[in-house]
Amino acid sequence: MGNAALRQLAALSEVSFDDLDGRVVAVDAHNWLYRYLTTTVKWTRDGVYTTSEGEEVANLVGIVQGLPKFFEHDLVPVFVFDGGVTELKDDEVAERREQREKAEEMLADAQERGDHIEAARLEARTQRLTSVIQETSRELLDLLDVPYVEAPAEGEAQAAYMARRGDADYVGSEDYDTLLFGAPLTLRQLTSSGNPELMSLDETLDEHDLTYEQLVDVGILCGTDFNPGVDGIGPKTALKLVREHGDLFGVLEARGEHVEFADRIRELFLDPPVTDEYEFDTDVDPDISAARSYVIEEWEVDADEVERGFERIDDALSQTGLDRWT
DNA sequence: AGAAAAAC
DNA sequence: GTTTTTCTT
Repeated sequence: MGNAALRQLAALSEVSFDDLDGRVVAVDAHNWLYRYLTTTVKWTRDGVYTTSEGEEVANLVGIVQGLPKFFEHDLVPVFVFDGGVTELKDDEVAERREQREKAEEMLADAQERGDHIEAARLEARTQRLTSVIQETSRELLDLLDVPYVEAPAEGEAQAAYMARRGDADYVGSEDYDTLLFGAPLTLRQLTSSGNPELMSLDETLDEHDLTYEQLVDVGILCGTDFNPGVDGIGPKTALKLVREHGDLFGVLEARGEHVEFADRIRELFLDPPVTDEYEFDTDVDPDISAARSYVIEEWEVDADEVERGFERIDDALSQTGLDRWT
């Protein structure tokens, strides 16, 4: 994907979980789930998360293992689910389908050869968010009283919108294009073991002396999820050109280049489909035993795989309960 | 996704 | 020095 270039421009700093106490983070659900899905599928045998009817619900394992981190640090997540796919993203969807097909071929090859390690690796890549995964994820979040919001289109755009309105303190995503969606503060690496990384829009703009609109133009020149970017233009050159010519169209004119649907891509970042038809309660009160039986009994997930996660959530809860009285 | 190497 | 490709996990 193209937006690795943004990483070189983004203003990043490390932050401690202690500083996030009581904060609200609008998490890009697809991004977050996908991370746990791939690791779960990669490291555990499939019997653990496959029902007797062959339904794969590795997402439930991922959620139970991933949520304790939020509870333990008193960081309230609001998961934001994607709505319909944007028309422009069709190219990317097609590309992913191609990649998936290729991966499936290689998987079949590996299985034929009896190469189980390679097969397991490839299987992670072919994983996708099925409708069962979409539904069971929401149901488990309901039981755990963890809030979530449905985005009309891009989850990232909706999350950024909520952060701009002040309904969330941060956006949670690994993707750098939350900057282009105007997220003031983004938390990265919420899934990994170390400290989170904070990405600041204002600092990024200050650092390079750009307006927000100009940053979007720089992004489009380097390439985004919605366009391939201009050949031979990376972050440094894009920055220089936009400063020189003011905006994307100035650059394109001066260079005699074209970016297909440039104005629509711009709109997608500057004014994406979002909704303010949402509400959520940050006072989270999970029904752990109901969640446990949902995962273990209803969806036949191995107890060993999730017991630890439920315990951690339980512990974190009684811990904060004590805090309130001391 | 990130690092390193190659190409420009 | 910057961008693109390739390798590795």
